[in-house]
Amino acid sequence: MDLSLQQLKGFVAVAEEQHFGRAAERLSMTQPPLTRQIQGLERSLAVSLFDRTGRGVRLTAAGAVFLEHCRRMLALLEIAPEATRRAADGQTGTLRIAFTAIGAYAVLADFLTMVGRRTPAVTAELMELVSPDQFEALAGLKVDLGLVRPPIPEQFESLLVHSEDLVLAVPAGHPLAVGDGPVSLSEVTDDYIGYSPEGSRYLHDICAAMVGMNRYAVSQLASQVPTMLALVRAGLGCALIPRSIMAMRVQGVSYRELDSADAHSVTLHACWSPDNPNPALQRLVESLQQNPQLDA
Amino acid sequence: MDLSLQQLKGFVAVAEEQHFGRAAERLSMTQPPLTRQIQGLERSLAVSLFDRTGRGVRLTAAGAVFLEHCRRMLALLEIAPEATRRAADGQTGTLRIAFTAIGAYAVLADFLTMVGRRTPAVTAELMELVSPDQFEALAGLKVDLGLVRPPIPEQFESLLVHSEDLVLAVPAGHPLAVGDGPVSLSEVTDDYIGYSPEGSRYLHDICAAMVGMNRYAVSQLASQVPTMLALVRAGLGCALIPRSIMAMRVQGVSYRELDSADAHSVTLHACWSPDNPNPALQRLVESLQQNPQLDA
DNA sequence: ATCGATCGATACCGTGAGGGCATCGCGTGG
DNA sequence: CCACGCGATGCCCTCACGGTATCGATCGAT
Repeated sequence: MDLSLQQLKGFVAVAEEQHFGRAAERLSMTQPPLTRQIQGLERSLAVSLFDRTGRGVRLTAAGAVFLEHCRRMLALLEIAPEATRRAADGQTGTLRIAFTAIGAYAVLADFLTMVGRRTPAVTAELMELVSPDQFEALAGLKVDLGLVRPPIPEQFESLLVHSEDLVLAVPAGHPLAVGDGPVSLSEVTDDYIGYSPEGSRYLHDICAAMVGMNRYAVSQLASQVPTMLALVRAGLGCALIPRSIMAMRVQGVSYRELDSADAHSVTLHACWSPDNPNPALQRLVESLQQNPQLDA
Repeated sequence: MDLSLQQLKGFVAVAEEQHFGRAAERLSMTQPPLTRQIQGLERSLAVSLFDRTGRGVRLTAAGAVFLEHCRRMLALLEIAPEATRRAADGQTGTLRIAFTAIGAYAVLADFLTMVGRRTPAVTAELMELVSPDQFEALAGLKVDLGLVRPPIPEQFESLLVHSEDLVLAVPAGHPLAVGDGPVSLSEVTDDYIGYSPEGSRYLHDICAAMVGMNRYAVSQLASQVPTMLALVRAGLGCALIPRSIMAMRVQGVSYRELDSADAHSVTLHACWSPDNPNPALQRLVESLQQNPQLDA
């Protein structure tokens, strides 16, 4: 093994002091072993680093070059432990965050802002995944945090991030497309476009309960909201969609609010594995437990 | 003393192999001391770098950060010896080159080109100094190479870089200002502007010999050629200047060539101290001794 | 020229950090 | 439940490295 850090530190000290005795004192050691350190260094580099002029020593040109390298290395060595500790307690690091297409419209921006406030030096890595894939990624530690809809498997911890009610999306030519006030689900006489029980189990179940299983299952099924809007637009039926999607203005689709009697809220949760060792996640979770206000 | 290079290398090996046994093998050692190295590392950092999962190990987030730092350090460590050796044999480094104002016009560009060809990765640092200051700087190792005029003190080595003859500079209104062919020094009836015997000993002596000491000493003395041209322009007399200065077109000054009988060449030499330990200089000198052709 | 001071190099000795061998504890897979 | 694999631990030994004493050379002062 050639080149030890002690040799490098010794070399830097001698180079700066231009004097073995003073350098040894600075290093809290005596001069002879320091001399040997430098000799060993020069031997393993096969290069003279100092001109011994009887009266003190002077760096050679090669020594000056080596000194620069040593300074860079020692500077890195200096900051490495602190940087590592910051990463260990989650002050720095990377959070891999997954989200659903729906979540992206409603809350992703605010959520990222909140994360940025709580863990300022942490980098967020984003990935769009449907909820089932998110749970798999969370379990496999491919992702640190997911924005998902219920039901959330018991193995995960979660926090309610957003709650909103459902509104009715109707095709442009539909009788309910004109008008302004709330409508009742009983006014909808034609088919619903339903959520896929596999891809969007949560919305499927809620909507099925709202309109009655018998009427709900008759039309197309879709798992992603943009697909549903396309189907509504094509006149295939009405759909129940989260209110925040209204911000997504789609040509040929009108929205109507529901009677308070029929209104039903759907939720979006931040979700993580308690086994996840990512300190940045742990720090964020800790912060959330102390103050669950999302705008704090 | 915390953190040894062995620990860092051991850590990188384990991080890359995700396995203490294989890492130890790669490092040509056995597993137990490697385990202790990592333990010591984690203890001095006060950070867990690996998750021990019974089945192999996995880097923590902090470990990943530390790994990056280690890689950077070890990469520096890898290249440092080679860079130092290159500096030691003069392949890289800095050459501090001094030149006179005169030299700058005539040969500096070609000279730097030649240096660049012979020592491609060497940086040149330039400085304008009059010849006596150059010798002092060369002796004090403040400068590696000087472009000077004779006489050159015996302690230095030198190489003829440029030789040119002198031409006559006359004021615009002077009788000799018109005409094209060579003139004889005997046609000059008025005063000469002479070189200072201190600042430009060489040119002073040559010019004095050319025109005769008695006639030479009568007018102004200047040490720098631009000053002389200003004096000529002011009509204070004629001057003998190196031919290369003709390239410097000065309003109100005309140049006449001298009869071959009167022509006299002046030389410029590259000059260095044989004691100078700068390897870049040594390499250049070596190259010059093998092939003194300046355009090679 | 000589002597003394200063500074780096060398000789020798002792200790402890670090590596090897043997073994343990534990978690996993057959 | 057993056997295997892997990291952790205990013990021993060696040698690398630091300390003390001293040498040798160079430079400055007398």
